[in-house]
Amino acid sequence: MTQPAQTFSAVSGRKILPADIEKIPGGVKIPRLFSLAETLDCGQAFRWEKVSPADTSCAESTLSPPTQCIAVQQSIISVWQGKAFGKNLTLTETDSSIILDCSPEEFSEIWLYYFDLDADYDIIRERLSCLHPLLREAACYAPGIRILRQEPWEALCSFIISQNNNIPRIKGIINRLCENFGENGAFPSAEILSELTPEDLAPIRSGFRAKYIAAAARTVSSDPAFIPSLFSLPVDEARKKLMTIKGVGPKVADCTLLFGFHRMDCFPVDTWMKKAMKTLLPDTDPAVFGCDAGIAQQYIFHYSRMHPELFE
DNA sequence: GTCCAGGTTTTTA
DNA sequence: TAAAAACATGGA
Repeated sequence: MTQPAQTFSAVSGRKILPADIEKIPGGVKIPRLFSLAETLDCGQAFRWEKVSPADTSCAESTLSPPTQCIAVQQSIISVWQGKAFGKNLTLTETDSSIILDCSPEEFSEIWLYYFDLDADYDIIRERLSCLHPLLREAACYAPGIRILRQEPWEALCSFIISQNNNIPRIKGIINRLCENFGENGAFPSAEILSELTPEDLAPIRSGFRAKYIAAAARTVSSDPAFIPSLFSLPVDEARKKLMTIKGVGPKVADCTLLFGFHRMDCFPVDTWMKKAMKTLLPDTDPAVFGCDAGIAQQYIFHYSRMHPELFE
């Protein structure tokens, strides 16, 4: 499988260092330690949007100050916008750097952890590459993926919505959920949603999943220890606890634990992963991935989605 | 009109 | 117990 020639330097997934964090007018600049497209559009999060036009050189006036600042010096690969933990963020990726329009304090307190920049993915990728040739292929195909540390309730609710659904529609439902019920477009809390009936949720057009959203909101909001316990319980017990919620099965539970609790030993198996394991990694027990299972899953999932012809 | 989508629950044999 | 069917919605 050959990749198109790339004009920019290869992304490094290494761990961030204090010296990497550079304050620039209107934001923070770091080396290109991940890929925005690979990380934000690989199916783990649903509220990030690519906003840059195809030809950024024609639209500099519409870009944010830190982006304008670097636009003249380097070619922009892509610009993305989104929010988490109640903060808006615009990210600009160039051939050598990523610029975030936030203060150094906000970067260190929120985004450094959200983007998992204190983990060394180069080492993880090397470990996984030794296990299976296909895993090496998949990991090298999208070396810029990182597993986000999303908010637990948002992850749970998002993956309840994801069941038997397609990604564009999942994004639409979540956007309508935030617009209709979130404060200033934030993801609505479990407390807010626990007051709603499935009928109240009709505007988001989530179909049969509305009753599951309401059930999950009631469970989470009625027990203040429910979410915190899932960070520390043994993973099997955490999975079981999530599955006590109606509408949460093994796949939604594993996605919630991986993307909302950073439980990296989880290996969510959906329709793509069933096909991929059968066709590309036969006779491979995901248990061999150990504490790298979560990122292994994401490499395989993304690689499979980008190569549907492998399953025809 | 039919099929399918990052599944789970309910029904049926 | 295991295999179907049902579940809402909307794009292909």
